Amino acid sequence: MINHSIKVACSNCNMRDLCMPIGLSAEELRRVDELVTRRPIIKRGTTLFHNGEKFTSLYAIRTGFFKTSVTTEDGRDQVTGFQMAGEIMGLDGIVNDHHTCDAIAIEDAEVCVLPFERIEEISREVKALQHHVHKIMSREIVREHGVMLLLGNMRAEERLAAFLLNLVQRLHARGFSQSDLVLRMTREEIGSYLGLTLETVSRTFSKFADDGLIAVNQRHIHIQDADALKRMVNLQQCH
Amino acid sequence: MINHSIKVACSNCNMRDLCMPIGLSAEELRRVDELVTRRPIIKRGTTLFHNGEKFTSLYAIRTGFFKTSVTTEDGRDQVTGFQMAGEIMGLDGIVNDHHTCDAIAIEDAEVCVLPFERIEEISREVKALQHHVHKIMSREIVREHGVMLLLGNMRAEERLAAFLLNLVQRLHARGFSQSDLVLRMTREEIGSYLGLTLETVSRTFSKFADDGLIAVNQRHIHIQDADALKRMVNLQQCH
DNA sequence: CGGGTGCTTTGATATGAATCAACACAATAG
DNA sequence: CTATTGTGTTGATTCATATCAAAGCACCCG
Repeated sequence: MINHSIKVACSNCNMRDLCMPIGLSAEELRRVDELVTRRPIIKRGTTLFHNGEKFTSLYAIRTGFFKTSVTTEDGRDQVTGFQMAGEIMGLDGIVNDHHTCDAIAIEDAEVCVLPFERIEEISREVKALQHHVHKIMSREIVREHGVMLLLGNMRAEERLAAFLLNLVQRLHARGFSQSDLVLRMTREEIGSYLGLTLETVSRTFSKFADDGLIAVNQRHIHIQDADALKRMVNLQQCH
Repeated sequence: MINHSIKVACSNCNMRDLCMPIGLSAEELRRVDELVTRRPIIKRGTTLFHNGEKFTSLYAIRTGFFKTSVTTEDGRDQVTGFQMAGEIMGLDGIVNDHHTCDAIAIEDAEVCVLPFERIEEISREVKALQHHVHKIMSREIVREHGVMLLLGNMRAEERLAAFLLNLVQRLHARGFSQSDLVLRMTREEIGSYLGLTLETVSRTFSKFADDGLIAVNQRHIHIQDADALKRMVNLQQCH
């Protein structure tokens, strides 16, 4: 039987700088440590929370990979983001006390559960944590602005280039290569995120490969010409 | 000379229920009243804040109408939202201490300036305000999820139907008609928001009018068949 | 080892919306 | 009152991407 309630300390966590504020005093750190109540393992394909579910906690990813998606009544769904270690999920649930999207592990994952009432409680006392929470929410709003720009204004090639650059940049911030990445998601999931069909995603990968921008081997991507990808995102005309 | 620093009390404001938490004690209300420092008039076409500008405050709209937009290096821009009385702008600025979008009045407007440091300070003491701030940010995240779904999955007719329904719903919550509305934005601005060209917006309005769903007279829209618009958003297949 | 099963690639065709173009209409200024 | 400017409509054509279709490849299970 697996213990789903292992007590762990943020103070020892190597992801701390990503999900927690920096420069806390010993006392403040102790308080923040109290926050995390458990750290369950989420198997690939499993739902962490889903639309309609009661909201109680935010989740910080320790290891693994998630996608979040929203769904219409008629069953169409839109991937709203891919989340990796150090990122926070569940912010959508605050406003109505219920989640409005699904979070599904696309790779075995380990998450820290952060009961939101406790976050609010400690935020009232630890100024740095309060501001950190505000920054995390603001960052999500700004990220989504970027996605809106992508979906509203960019063509398929630009979208995929922006997607790849964003992924490597985030992976690089976590100590991975700037030029090699392994996609944890299917072409269909990428397409859903980018507002494209899986066929268009596949064709665009092939085109990038033909043009020598990247090398594609299944889900392994090697970026050969990052500058060309960047130019594509910044300069290419559309409208 | 206009006085840009009129001291006004939220406690007397008829928009209070929209932008402030409800059920505060007299003492808490007094503290929240301290928040608003001034209430400048913003003329139509004027920028309230713009990309790159130092972030200091959130803004609550008292009267008037705004659009917010983000811009790429190469000058393409995407309207990220239309804001009306009681709604809060500026949340994008928290994460990097600088705004990342522009807020432009599309109708003469009056806003309440809420210095963010003061918000954080009072939030630490007034639990209801703290939670309210979290809810406002969460609401914005959820709203943007909806826009992503719209941009990623819906066809032109569905997008415009969703847009109209969203607008009347918000206007109705402010005491306006459920069936009549005056668009404060151009077809081009609507198009930018919905990821369409102004021609497509115009054609789609015409089609809705031909089909008897709405009556269009310049910027005046009369909704004749709200149910049909709702069905369009919920049921129509696309992918 | 063989036969799924899920994922991906590639091709042919269809289509919705963009683009290009012209004109209409309303508001404003001279 | 007329010219101008910004805004909106409508038509003809083009184009990017969706859709439909088929086949290839990797991985898993019996």
